[in-house]
Amino acid sequence: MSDDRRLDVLRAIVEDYVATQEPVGSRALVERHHLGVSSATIRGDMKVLEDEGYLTQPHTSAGRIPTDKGYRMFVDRLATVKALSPAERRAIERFLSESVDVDDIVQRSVRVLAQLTSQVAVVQYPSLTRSTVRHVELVALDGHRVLVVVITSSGRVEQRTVDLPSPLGDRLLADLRSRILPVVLGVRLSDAAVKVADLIPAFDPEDQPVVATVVATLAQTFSDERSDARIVVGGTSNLARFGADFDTTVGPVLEALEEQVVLLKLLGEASGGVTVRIGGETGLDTLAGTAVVASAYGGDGSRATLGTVGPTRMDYPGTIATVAAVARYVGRMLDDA
Amino acid sequence: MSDDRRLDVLRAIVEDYVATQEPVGSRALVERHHLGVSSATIRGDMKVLEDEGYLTQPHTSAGRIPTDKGYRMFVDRLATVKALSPAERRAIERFLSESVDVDDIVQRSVRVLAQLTSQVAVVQYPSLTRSTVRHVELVALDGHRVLVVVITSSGRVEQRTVDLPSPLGDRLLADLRSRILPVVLGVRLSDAAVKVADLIPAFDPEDQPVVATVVATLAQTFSDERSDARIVVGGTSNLARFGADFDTTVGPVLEALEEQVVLLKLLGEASGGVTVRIGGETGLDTLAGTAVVASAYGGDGSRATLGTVGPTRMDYPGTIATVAAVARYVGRMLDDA
DNA sequence: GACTGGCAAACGAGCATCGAGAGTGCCAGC
DNA sequence: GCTGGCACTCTCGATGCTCGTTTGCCAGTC
Repeated sequence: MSDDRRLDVLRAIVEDYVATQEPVGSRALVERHHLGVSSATIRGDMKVLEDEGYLTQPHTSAGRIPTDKGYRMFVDRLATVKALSPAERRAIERFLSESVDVDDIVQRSVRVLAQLTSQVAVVQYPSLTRSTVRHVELVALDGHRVLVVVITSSGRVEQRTVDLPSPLGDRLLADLRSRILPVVLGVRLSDAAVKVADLIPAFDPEDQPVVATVVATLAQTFSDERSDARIVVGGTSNLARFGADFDTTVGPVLEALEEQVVLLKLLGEASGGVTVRIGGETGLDTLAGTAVVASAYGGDGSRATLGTVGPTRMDYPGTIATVAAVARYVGRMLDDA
Repeated sequence: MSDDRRLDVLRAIVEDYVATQEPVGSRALVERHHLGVSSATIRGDMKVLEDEGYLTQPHTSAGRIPTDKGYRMFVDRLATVKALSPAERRAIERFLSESVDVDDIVQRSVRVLAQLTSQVAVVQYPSLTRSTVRHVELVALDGHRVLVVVITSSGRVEQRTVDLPSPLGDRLLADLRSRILPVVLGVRLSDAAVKVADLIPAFDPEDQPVVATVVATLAQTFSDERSDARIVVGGTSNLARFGADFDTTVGPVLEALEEQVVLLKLLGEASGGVTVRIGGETGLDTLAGTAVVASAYGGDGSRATLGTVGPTRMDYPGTIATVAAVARYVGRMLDDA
C-alpha cells in the first residue's frame, strides 16, 4: 500500500474540507482530485487514516473531517507554501507605508491582517524593553506634581504623573533633568532603570526624598509591564463565518479576546518564524476549535508578536503567508522609523 | 377608557419583555402585575396600543412586543429613574480611581460600563480641541528629522515625526523651542495652531523653509482630527446575549463597531445629559434592533462622549443610570488630573 | 498483494402530520 | 366600561416517513 497516496488523501481532505466546510466523502474526493484509484480504495485509506487519528467522522455515514492531529500533519508536512499574490503584497505595502506613527502602524497592521485573512487579527505593540531611550522630559504641572515623559527609539511615548511628597522647585527640576539625560540617552530601557537609581545619592540629602519619588516613577516607566501588554484586536466581525452556534463557539472566543492575559499567552511563545498552534495546542480550552497563526516581527529595537486567530478549519498556507508578509513589512517600517 | 391604564400596560409590557425576552400575553400580564382588571380588558388596551403603533405581534396568537415607538414612549414618559446601588457606585468609583493616566481611565471606563450594563461599551477619548497646551517638546532625532511632542492639559501626549527639507542645527532648534513655548503655553489647541504660524516671519529668511515645516507639523498636531476619532470599544462578548441569529444580527453590529466613522456617528450628537437613540433613530440601518445610550462627559478641558450599544430590548432605566454615573465619575477624574 | 465494483446497512436531513398550548378578537351580558 | 366565554389562529415540539449519502466489507480481477 502506498504511503504517499494516503498522505495525498489527507491533504485532499483538508483542502476540500477547508473549502466547503462540509465533511468530505470518498466519492466526492475521487471526483474532485485525480488520484488514479477508485472510491473504494480511498475508503480503505480513509479508514487507516482514521485509525491513526488523523480523521474523524461526525457520525456514521457522513464524510470524514480532519482532527487536530490531521491539521498538524497537514501544516507540518503537506502544505505547499503559497506565495502571496502581487496584489496582496502591494496592498500590504501601500497601506502600511501611509502610517504616521507607531500607533498608526499597529492599527493598520491589524486592519490588513484581518482583511486579508478574513480572521481575527491580533497585534502586540513593539516591546519597549529592547528599545533604547531617545528622550526624557520632566514637566512641572503644579507645585507638587510632575509629568514624566519617556520617548523610545521605537517611537513610543510613555507618560506618567507623579505626586510629590514635597514641592519641587524649577532649579531642582532643571538639575534633575540635566543629570538624567546624559545617563540614559541611547541606553536600553531595561538598563536605564538601574542607571537612574544610581543618581539619587548625588543630590542634596534634603532633596533626596522628592528626587527618589521622581526616579522611582521613571524607573517604573522604563520597565513598564503594561507596555508589553498592549495588544490591539481587530476583525472580530469575521467571527461570523466561524461557526453556526454563537453561544458555544463565538461567545467564549470574544471573551478570550478581551482578556489581555489570554492574548499574551496566545501570542507569547512565537520565537523564530511563523508559529501555528492548533486546537488544544493553544493551551486555552475555551478556545477549542480555534487555531492561532503567529509570528514575531521587528528587529532589535522593537520586537513583538502579531498573528491571527481563526477556526481550525482555515486556509493554513494562505494565512501563514499573509502573517509572514505582514510581520516582515511591519518590522521593516519600525526599523526605518 | 382610562388613558393612564393603557400607559401602565405599555410600561408593564416593556418591563416584562425586557426581563423575559419573550412576547408577553394578556394573561401573563394580569398575573404578574396587579392591574385591577381582567385579561379581556387588557386585551382591548393592547389592541389599541397596537393600532397606535406602540406594540406589535411577531405573529397572530403570540403575545405582543414593543415597537421602537413603544420603547421611545417608555423612555420618555414611563421609565422611573433607577438609582444605582451603592455597591455599583463603589465599584465604579474604586475601579476608576486606580487609573494612572488618560489611557488608563479610558480603558477602565470601557470595562466598567461593559460589565455593569452587560452591553457593548464605547468610550471616546477626551477631545483635544478644547484642552490647552501644557508643554511642547522638539527633539532632534538626527540631522534631518525632528520629533514633535505635544502634551495637553487633559494629560494626552501627541507625537509626530517631521522630515526636514534641510538640516536643523542645535542652535536653531533651541531658538525655535524658546519662541514657541511662551506663545502656546496654556492656549487652547485650536488657537495654538494659528499662533505658531505667526512665528515664522520672525526667523531668518534662510531658515524659514525648515521652520515652516516644523510649524506645519506642530499645527497639524494641535488640530489633529485623528485624536477626536480615537474610540475604544469593549464588552463585545456581551453580544452573545444579543440575539439568536448570528449572521443577521451580531455580525453587522461587530462590523459597525470596527468602523471609527460609524462609532463617531453613534456617539456624535450627545449634547447635555444622557441621550437614548432607539432602532432607526441611530441613523444606521445595519443596526436595526439596537439602541444607543450615550452621554457627554468631562468639563471644559476634556469634553467627549461615552455610552453603550445594546439591543432595543434593554434595561433602559438601569443603563441610563449607569452611563450617567460613569460619565460623571470619568469627568471628575479628568478634571482633577 | 493491491485494487475494483457491488451491495447491504447505517444514519442524518428534510418534510409532512398532528396535537398541545397560548393568545387573540369579539360578543353578549352585567 | 368591564367581564367571562368561546371560536379561531398560529407556533412549537414530537413523531414518523422517505431519500440520499457514505461507509464497510466481500468476492472477484489484474
